[in-house]
Amino acid sequence: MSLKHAILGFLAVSPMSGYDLRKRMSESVAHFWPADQAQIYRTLSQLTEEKLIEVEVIEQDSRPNRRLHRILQTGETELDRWLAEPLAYQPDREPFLLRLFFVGRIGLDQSMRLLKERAAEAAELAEVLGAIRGQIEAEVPMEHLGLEQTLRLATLANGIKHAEAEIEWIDDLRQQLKERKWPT
Amino acid sequence: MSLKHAILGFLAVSPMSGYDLRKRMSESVAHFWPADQAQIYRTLSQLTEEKLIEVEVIEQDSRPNRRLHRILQTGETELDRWLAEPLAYQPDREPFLLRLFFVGRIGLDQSMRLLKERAAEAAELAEVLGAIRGQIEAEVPMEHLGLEQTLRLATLANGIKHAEAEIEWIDDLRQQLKERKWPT
DNA sequence: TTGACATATAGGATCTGTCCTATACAGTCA
DNA sequence: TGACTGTATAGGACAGATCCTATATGTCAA
Repeated sequence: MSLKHAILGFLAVSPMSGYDLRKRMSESVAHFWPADQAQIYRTLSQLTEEKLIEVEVIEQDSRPNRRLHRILQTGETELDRWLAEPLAYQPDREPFLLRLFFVGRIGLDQSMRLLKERAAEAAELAEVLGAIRGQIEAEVPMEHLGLEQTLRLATLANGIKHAEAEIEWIDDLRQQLKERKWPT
Repeated sequence: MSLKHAILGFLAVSPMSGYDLRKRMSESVAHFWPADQAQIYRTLSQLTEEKLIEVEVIEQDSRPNRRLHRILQTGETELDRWLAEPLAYQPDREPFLLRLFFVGRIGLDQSMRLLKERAAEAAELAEVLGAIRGQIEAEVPMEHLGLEQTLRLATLANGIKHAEAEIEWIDDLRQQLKERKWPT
């Protein structure tokens, strides 16, 4: 479970409510770590039970009370332990590749369509991530970024790089498919 | 649940036992769709209940009976429906990026180490996949491949492409980190 | 004024998948 | 002889995540 550590990581930057956390995550790590709202709250409860974080209840009249979560020393220790721990490589599930593996059975046209759609999605993703990166770079000049900011920005670059790789791979493949004629 | 469809896809090629299936999958789609043995058997039972596949029990003396699973018309229909269905893009979880996002807090050296290890893993993956591709290409000349074989080979190429992209991205990032001096 | 959106939390059901274990025997290698 | 690998299946416990729902109210725009 890495959501646990993601949360510790965010709370190490500043104390937050579950709501804040959700927003922050969807703005920064959502493209490689989508987080379910219910899961965030559940994990916060769990972390509190494990005494890795603590909660300060801030009374509010008009809304449910704000529960401000703050990381404890034990939590920081656990976070740092996790960061230094060896990371086992595990392949992730790619529904698209699974489909590509079998899509030949419904014909060349459908296969081409699948590839085209995928390329369009990758292009859109690259654009969205590129826009975010552009915005950040415009706001803060690269030379002023600290190590942490640089690495965070790098996760964006990673997404862009892979999106571009996907597009190139699709272009090659489509070219290859076009150049040949198969018996339908 | 795509394991269901992966299984239908394999059974559409030829009838198999759970054991065969497991072997086939680990030889072909494991790098983008790892499958747990227990899960395969459970899914086979489920597919049988749903009348998408049928089972023929082949008696064996020395071993548990072989349960040969065969796809039914309904199963092929479902498979083709799934293949043609629009594929929603969903980001997959990347534990490595999550770690990179936070690793700055334990220092430059540890961050570099994480990147180095990742690059080594990507290089190894590229090599393994490349070897498999090389072997296939040596056995069957490209010109003789049908559409389905070409697409299957393309899933390998996809893995290689992304591994290479990962390596390039890491090289860039490490260069960037080296050129700057941060206050530790 | 009606509906959408933001703030804020949380329970229930369910789904997928992982890990561990158990069973059973044949062949092979040291 | 004993340990390991291959063939073959399957149950139990559990983790992690998703989906849906419920609650409550303020603000802002159409």
